[in-house]
Amino acid sequence: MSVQERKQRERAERERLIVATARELAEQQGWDAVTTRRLAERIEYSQPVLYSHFRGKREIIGAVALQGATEMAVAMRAATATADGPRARVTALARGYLDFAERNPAVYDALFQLDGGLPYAQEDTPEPLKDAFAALLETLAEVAGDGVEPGLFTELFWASLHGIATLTRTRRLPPEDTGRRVELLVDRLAVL
Amino acid sequence: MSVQERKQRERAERERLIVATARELAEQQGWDAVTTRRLAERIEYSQPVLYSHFRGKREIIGAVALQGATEMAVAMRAATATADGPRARVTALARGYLDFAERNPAVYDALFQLDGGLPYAQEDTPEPLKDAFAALLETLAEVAGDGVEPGLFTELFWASLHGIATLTRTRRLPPEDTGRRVELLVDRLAVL
DNA sequence: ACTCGATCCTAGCACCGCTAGACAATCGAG
DNA sequence: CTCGATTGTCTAGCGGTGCTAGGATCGAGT
Repeated sequence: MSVQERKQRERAERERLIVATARELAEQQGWDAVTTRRLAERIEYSQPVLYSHFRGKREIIGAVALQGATEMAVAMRAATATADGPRARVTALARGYLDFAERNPAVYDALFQLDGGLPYAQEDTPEPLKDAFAALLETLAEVAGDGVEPGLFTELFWASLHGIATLTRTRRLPPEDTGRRVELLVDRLAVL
Repeated sequence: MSVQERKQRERAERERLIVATARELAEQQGWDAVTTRRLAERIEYSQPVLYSHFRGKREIIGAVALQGATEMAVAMRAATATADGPRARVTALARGYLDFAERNPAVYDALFQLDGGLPYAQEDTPEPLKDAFAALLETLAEVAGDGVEPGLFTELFWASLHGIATLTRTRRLPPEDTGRRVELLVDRLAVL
């Protein structure tokens, strides 16, 4: 049994290596540079090995997305933890979200831009994704306003942040005004 | 001279054919299906002909985007034209925007999701793009609120719509609540 | 009528995601 | 301890991608 266990451990280790390497490569040179060949070379195995762990490139993106969702939830909870009062919390949340998106563009893409084959907004949505949404909801629920479903409010707030994040990164919005946009967003959307 | 003029006319005609065909193909089967080979086959020329009109695939996407921007501006102005009062106008604008995005996903992608090599939010931004933004601004300026730059407000409103449009289409937001999200967005963002 | 430049196509490059099939290493049964 | 079966990995290759070099063809101007 011990031999099999060791092999399983090594296999799991290699899978982590694949995901970490894919993420690293994507963060360094963009997802376009993450080809199965390059990835295989970096982990020092042949291409088919990738396919013994994942069905294809899409699933690798999905794995990076799940990892990123967990981290994003942590980042957002950390951002709001020290803030005093609803308004400060919401502002910190928004800044934390955009900060994460800016600092981890490849992970953000895996999560919200690319197709990682993951189901969103369903019962069978993976726990990390649900939890990241929950992290948003925890802070936003208290400013949703009377008679407004916290879930719906959170979706809208999230969509706005997503729009800012993506349009800014693709240079469709000038980056220098992001701070003022966030202020305005919080001022208007949140009921304080 | 007349011969050269005819040739120029035919060349321009062929360029329109390329753009129209690319758009059609993208709208039917997605941008991934728009390969230079397939496109060349559909217009009944060889691949290199495409490169005598455009530097590459990116520029073709850009051409579709410009065409789409003009249409989008028209669609938004049409949507707001018949609405009475600021609130109705803003709601109609938001609905018109999301409608256009849903009905022309490939064009929308060319405009706001893919890289068409176009400069946005700069002095040398192509006129159709500026005009599409202007169409948004025309309606939104009157509800920006006191002391808030109309441009900044428009950017934020646009980003929110963009987030809703993209997250909904990639099934990260359930589509059935779009109407309520738009209502909430207008209620909160616009100063009526 | 002939030259010469513009126009277009064939063929091919390097790369992509993905997989079949050969091969080696390891395991379990006799 | 041997030997067949299983597992794991690799090489090689398929059909596709965006893009381009170089040769053939055609037609306009002399």
